[in-house]
Amino acid sequence: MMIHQREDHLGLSLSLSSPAETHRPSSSSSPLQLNLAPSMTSPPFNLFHKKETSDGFVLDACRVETRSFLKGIDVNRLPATTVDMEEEAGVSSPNSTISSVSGKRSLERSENGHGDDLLDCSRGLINSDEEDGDNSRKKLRLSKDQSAILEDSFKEHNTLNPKQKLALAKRLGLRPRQVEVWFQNRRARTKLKQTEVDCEFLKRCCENLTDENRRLMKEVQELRALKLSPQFYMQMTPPTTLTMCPSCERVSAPPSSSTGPSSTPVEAPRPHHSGSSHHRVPFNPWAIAPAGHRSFDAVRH
DNA sequence: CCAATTAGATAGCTTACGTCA
DNA sequence: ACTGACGTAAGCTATCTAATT
Repeated sequence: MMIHQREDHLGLSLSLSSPAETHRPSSSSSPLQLNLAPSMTSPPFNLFHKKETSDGFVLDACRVETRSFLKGIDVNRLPATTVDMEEEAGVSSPNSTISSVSGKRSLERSENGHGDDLLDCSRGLINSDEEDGDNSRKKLRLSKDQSAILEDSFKEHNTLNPKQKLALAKRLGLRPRQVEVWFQNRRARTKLKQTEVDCEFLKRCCENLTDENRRLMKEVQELRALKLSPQFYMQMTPPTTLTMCPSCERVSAPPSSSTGPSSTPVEAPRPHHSGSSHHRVPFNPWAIAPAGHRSFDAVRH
């Protein structure tokens, strides 16, 4: 019964694509398919984007629901008279009534929906604990409704002005300070999640670049080996079979050449000049002086 | 308000133990 | 008496998150 997944908690998904693939987002075969939609629609490192899917919120609410709040029992609800009396209590969480139930999973696990009585029992005990003046920090759990309302509010604006804070606190039956803290923590969670997403994105980018670099290095190595290989000279078509147009400097094989290395001309034998309008001069692709740039370019084409 | 941290709550897993066929 | 399947409870760990500093 694993309801939540850490990755989905904030409703963020990853969508990565290499630069070469950005023009075809529909490609599903790419190994780099993370769905980074939220951050990609905003500046790359905008940590406080608000574009979150509702899934995360639903999950969150479900988890809260399955964890501790059963059958609509709102253990955090303040008595009406204590709302807005923010600073009076010395206890950090006067609303909490289910603390110290931890470790007693028998109450929660075996019930399968029939354990409310037991929970209520334990709550009664805990309430009496609180009345003992226990100073230990108690922690409330927000109810499903409270969480949903807070999430909705966060979706609209991830910060609160004092007026909004008060209104929300009143609506939720929480102290304004609790609402404030919730928003702070919520922002922190969003930021953390976005950081994770960004980190993953950069990691993938780095991997891509490393692969690309490795590939290019290998290619360079092969080309160098090719250039230095005497055998290659032997297999090469005699330089005289390659011709270059002096005007456009394009190289092509004579029309008669057929197979073998010479059949793969340095440049595709596409007609660049009409018939005999250009002169052909012998061309040795390996005798290019300045760094052989031309030959590399030619080979590549 | 943010960042870092603390600590309570809870889910999942493992293990030991008892019961029963 | 022994064995394997099954259920239960307790301990432990990881994670989430309210609250504090």
